[in-house]
Amino acid sequence: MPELPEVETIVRELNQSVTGKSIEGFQVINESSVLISADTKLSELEGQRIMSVSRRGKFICINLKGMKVVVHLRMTGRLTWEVERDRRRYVRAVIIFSDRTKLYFSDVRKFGKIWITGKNDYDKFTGISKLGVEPFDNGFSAENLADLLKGRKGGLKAFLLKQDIIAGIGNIYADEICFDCGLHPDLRIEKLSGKKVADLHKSIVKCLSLGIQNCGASVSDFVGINGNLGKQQNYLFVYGRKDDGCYLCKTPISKCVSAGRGTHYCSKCQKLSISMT
DNA sequence: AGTTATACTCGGACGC
DNA sequence: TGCGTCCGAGTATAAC
Repeated sequence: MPELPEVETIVRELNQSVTGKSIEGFQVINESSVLISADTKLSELEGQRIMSVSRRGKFICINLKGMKVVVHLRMTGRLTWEVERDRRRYVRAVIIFSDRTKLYFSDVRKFGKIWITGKNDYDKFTGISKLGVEPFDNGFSAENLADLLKGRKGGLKAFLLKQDIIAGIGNIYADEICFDCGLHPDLRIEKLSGKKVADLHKSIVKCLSLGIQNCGASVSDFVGINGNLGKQQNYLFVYGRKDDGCYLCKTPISKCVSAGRGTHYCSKCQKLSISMT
């Protein structure tokens, strides 16, 4: 499941290989996978040169002059230069470049989306305007996190997954962040002390940074644009490790449902209550 | 207003 | 072999 580190990996790869190319055509294979805003047309993509590729939360933004192509991979989406034979039937759209190379958008579940937008209304049309703070923005400090938590209630994992508060965290990294700061996913956020908020902030930045350093976690469908696997799946402490021993205390990792999602945690290392120390 | 629950997208995996 | 049911990430919407 592509989350911030996986999307960042793809964006970096795209920036290296796709910037400067010109679009010759855009092929829609599955109608529901491609959304075109009212202020533009598919044909306006023709001849457009790619200025840069950027990321906002889990969105990939291919920046053109006066237009943007925005991609969200959701669960099973991929953006790749080539598609293996048994995946070809899941190709939903193709960007064709003037140098004859093609970038394929494939997606088994059809949850992923590509938005073709004018520059002015792209953030509303895609939903990017509703996103919260970027974890790697200078503005995202422990104090900032404390402000975001202020007045809110609910479970910690549910909070971490809210894209309109902090953008980019998904199921894998939410579990890893909770483990890293020793907090239970169902811990009520209104009980977090100042020190624990600082710990949580540190864990968010640390876990996402590690994911980026290791080029993402290839746990289900994620691959880079050349089909390369990430490495972060080899360094996960709890996600996908149900019944395996905790690396810190050897207790079997538990699995429950938190915030409606399959959730992994160590019942010994992650506390549901906070001691006053 | 903010939180929680449910529905929705879709096709693969699983069980009978 | 076939069919029905469940599952999942993220989001939208409804309900509380």
